Amino acid sequence: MSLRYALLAILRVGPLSGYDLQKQFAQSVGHVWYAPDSQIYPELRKMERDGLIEGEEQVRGERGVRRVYHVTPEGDRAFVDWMNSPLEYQRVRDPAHLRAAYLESASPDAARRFLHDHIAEWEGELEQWRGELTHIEALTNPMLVRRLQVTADDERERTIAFKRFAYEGLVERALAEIAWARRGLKLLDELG
Amino acid sequence: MSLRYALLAILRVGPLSGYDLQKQFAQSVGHVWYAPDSQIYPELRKMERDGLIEGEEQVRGERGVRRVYHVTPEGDRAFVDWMNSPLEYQRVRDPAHLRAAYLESASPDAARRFLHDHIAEWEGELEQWRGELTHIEALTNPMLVRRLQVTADDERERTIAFKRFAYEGLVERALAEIAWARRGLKLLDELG
DNA sequence: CTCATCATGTAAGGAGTTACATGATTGG
DNA sequence: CCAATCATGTAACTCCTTACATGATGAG
Repeated sequence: MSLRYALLAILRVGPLSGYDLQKQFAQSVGHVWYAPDSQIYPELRKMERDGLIEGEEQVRGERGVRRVYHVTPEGDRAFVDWMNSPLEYQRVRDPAHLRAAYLESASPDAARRFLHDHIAEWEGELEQWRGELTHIEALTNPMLVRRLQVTADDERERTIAFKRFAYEGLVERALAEIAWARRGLKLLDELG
Repeated sequence: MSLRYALLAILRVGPLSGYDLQKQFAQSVGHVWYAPDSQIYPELRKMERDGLIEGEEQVRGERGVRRVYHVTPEGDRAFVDWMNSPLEYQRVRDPAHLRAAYLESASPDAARRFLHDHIAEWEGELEQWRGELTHIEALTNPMLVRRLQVTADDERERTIAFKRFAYEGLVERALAEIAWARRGLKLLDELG
């Protein structure tokens, strides 16, 4: 159910079409909550049906149309309510650590490949999250800038501080995963 | 698709009924891959249909029956193939960091509660994982002991080493999450 | 005899994945 | 005029969740 709140988080800054939303999404919340367009468009329709957002058809060129969505007061309330309610944690389902626990069943080569892939995977995430962190600190993230424009002065510091806090946590996690996999490679060397 | 490999990992040690499997599961692989019985029983049926395991009906008392499953050679091969193939990573979907990034929209109280809950959540996991780690090192984990009984001497060290490696990683992750949330609480204090 | 535990599920629904489908507009 | 990108989806499928359902056996 977090997808709709991720979408609301973006739409609360200002109205967007599904297409623009999806682009913004990929460059902001998408770093913590992935969603493909095939999920975003239907979810927007559902949210409209539930009264959280409203879409207006806009003409574009001769025959083109696009739906521009804005958050309704109910949608705004729903977002704040969600923010103030306890978070539902997902059950652990960790394929990498599952595999790591049985790595003796893999060939030494495959074990090595697995750990290298793990490093590559998290280095990819790390790059994303570090990039975001840089944009947050330099105020060059377009979403954040738009957001700060609609934020009262005394709230700006908080807004930035929490974003930095969130992404710092992600960066640390990526670094920890990489360090862990490197230790695994060392372990493989030791075990021969 | 990892569930079936998690189940195979346990069944490879020796035949088990769905019920026993489910119990063992909760105390071993369940720490990295959660699955309720309502998912385990049907998955076992599917795995049987796919020829990875075979179930034998055993009588129990007067009218009671239970199906005891064992891994077929195909099942064994499937497990090893999976272990040797690249792991499919799931897309990031992290409700906690999503919320953290927008914590300025929560009331200060709710923000505090969120971080306290986060700490409690990960302390719960930490306890589980640390417990497992202790059982691994003291060789008091029943699954591991049974596993070592069917493992060649020269493979025992590897078997234990990888389990320790996996759970150490999980413990570190839990500690990092807790440390992160504590820093969040400090940040809240500073922001007033 | 009764309660804990053994034993095995089904049913309905939500969330997410992958692949496919279609057409409009704008810049070069 | 042609390619990039704008724009919005559907369809089929798997996986997971939640809640419910049912009955047998063994220990005290």
